[in-house]
Amino acid sequence: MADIEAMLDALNDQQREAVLENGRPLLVLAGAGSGKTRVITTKIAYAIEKLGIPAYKILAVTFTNKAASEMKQRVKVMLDGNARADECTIRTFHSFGAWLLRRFGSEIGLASNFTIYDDDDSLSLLASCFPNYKKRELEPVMRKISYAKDRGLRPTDNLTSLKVDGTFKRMYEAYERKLRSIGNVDFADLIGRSIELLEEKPGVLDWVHHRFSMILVDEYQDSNAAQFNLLKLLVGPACFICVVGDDDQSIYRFRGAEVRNILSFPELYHGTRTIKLEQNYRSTKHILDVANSVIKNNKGRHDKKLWTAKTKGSKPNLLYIQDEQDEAMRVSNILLSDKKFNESAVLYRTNAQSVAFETMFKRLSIPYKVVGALQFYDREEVKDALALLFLLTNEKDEVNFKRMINKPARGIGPGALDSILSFASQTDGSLFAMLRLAIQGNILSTKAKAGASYFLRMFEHAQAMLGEGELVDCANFLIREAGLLDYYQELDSQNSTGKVGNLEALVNALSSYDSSLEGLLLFLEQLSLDPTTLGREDPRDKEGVTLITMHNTKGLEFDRVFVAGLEEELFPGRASESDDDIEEERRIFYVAVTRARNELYLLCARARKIWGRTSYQHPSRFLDEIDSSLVSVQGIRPGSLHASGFEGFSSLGEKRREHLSAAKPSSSWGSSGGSLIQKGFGGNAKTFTMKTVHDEADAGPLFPVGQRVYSDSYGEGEVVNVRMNGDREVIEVRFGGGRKATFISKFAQLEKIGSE
DNA sequence: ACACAGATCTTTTTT
DNA sequence: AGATCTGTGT
Repeated sequence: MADIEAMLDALNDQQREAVLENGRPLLVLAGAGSGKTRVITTKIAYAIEKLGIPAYKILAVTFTNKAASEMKQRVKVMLDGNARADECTIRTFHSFGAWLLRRFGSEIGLASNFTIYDDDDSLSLLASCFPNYKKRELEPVMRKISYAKDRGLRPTDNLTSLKVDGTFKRMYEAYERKLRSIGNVDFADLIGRSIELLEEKPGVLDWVHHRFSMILVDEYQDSNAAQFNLLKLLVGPACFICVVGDDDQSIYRFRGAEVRNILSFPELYHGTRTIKLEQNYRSTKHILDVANSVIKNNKGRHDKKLWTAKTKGSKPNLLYIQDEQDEAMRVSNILLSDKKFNESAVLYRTNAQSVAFETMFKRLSIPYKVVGALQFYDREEVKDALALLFLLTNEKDEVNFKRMINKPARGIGPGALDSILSFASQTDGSLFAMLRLAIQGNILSTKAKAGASYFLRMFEHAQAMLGEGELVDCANFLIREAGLLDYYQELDSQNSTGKVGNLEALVNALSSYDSSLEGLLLFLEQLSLDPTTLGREDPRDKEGVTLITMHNTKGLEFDRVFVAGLEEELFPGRASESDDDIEEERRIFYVAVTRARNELYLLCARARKIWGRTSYQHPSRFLDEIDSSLVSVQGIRPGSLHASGFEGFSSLGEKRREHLSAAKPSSSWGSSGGSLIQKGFGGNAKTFTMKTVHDEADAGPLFPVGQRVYSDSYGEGEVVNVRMNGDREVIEVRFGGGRKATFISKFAQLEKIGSE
């Protein structure tokens, strides 16, 4: 039996208070590394052991699958020996929605055999509603639909806050109608339709209220409006509610997350008790100082005084390096010096940045694991095989039907497909029924008819198999008979890829599920909700350096952290225009830095290949927000334009070249200490960015197409393209030997030649 | 119906 | 660099 008293003793005063408060609604404002997961898990253990709350009445909600499985694990350890630990419902919001809808969805017309469409499928569905539009055009529409759903807005609602036109409303409506007629759901529906269910079916609401008497939400600052609404419904009159979060770590605004949810929690739940956890147990003071010096530039945040008892340790390092290969090299050298691979992590803003590290690590035999990237699930062959299984569970699934009806080719082109689908109105939406009618109706070409009959018979057989035999046999049958095996075997032998192996791995994963429709549905649900877990062994078991996006690191910690790519346009990202965007990026920086226990390295490259083009980078503004006394700097800052001297140009001597960048007021980049945003330009109330706009508007374009230029590293070249990115002019230059590079004009160390 | 060549555009971030 | 779309030819 777990020793709860010992666990309580191990907590600090605030943590213990948070565990013991079970009467009033509870808001725990927990800074980074302050032990919030520990509070939640101890709270669960305490509730079960001391308060006598049945484990099945406890619901804990997280935002990522990783966090959910981690929490499950920790609760289990704490309650060791208590079999009831498994009865707690510990899930992500989305997985909870799936769980609820599987049980009660039929009450709102959602059959229990629904499957979950991922973003790709959703886009295909939208495309099938609007065949005259290109996927390219529909992509932003689909994004907006998802966003609307995250915000809890239905197509019939007032959508003016989204700044959209009537076309969008029409598209959203059509998409929704189609999705419902198929009987599947998209990601956002897992929340949205759960809300619908609880709002419309008082019986279900009642069941939920009786079922859960304690609800805990982790990372509450990441909840969006829809999740907020769902939570409000879940909390019954007799239910204890506790949310835990940190407004400084809210990094999912793009997905509709509302920091406001955490700030206004006390207004919604009267009598809320707020407890702050301010002691950081993770990082050294040096590291926290860096984190704080940046995050303090955000406005409208809860003031917190995060402190740590870990005053020892080395200063964080700031490394200015040449390019992404140099970046990977420097990291490798540090890793090889002490071989502490497991304790180290490389954090980056975009998934694409992992490539340079992977290549270098492979070459130097440094063990590593890439966390999160959807390698396996994203594979074409895997999606094909899954599409067959999706279709098997729901014969109205038009998206997956269209994907596979003619793959590999069996003579059913767009024309034949149209003919088949034209029977839709004479059926209940079953695609197999349409196939039957099309075959009987004798309107298909001989070839198409043969293909259609084959496809239909194959599925009829598979359906029968699902009823009796093994799931694995059924999947193997479909993969083989559909021709995927032959098709990919051929491809493998041509390109020496391992696609057939991936298909085998998929079937293997299937083998641990129950041989029934329910088992298959569970497998597909698990895969949709967490595509990273299947097909590969648990990455946490693997040894090596962790490669991971900053978003994915939430809740994780490492002895040593490398933050890569601290450059403008990359971090903060190019899409960051508004102040709110920048503040979100700043929070991401804060999350990244606070993952480190002892050692922190910040890396900033002079140049970087982006889209196969060399792009000259400029140091991230966040680096300017770190007081220079807090880090030890190595390497030379690129494009340094300090008032003290233009070291970047000094070697050029006094040729008659025009130093464009240096001549601009923007040269006050790097003015030491504090934020440029705040103190960049004395009397001018506007921000740095605004100021630049005026400069450029006054001066006109810095470079015309055709302008000859000189670069130190490339030699002479010619501007071949000028475009605007936000308020920044971006130029593309072709140098001798056909080499191309991209620059941000105002930072470019280029000299115009031949002008005047 | 399908194969191939050339053009075009892309990258946030995740459930 | 790589995927994805477009148009052409068979």
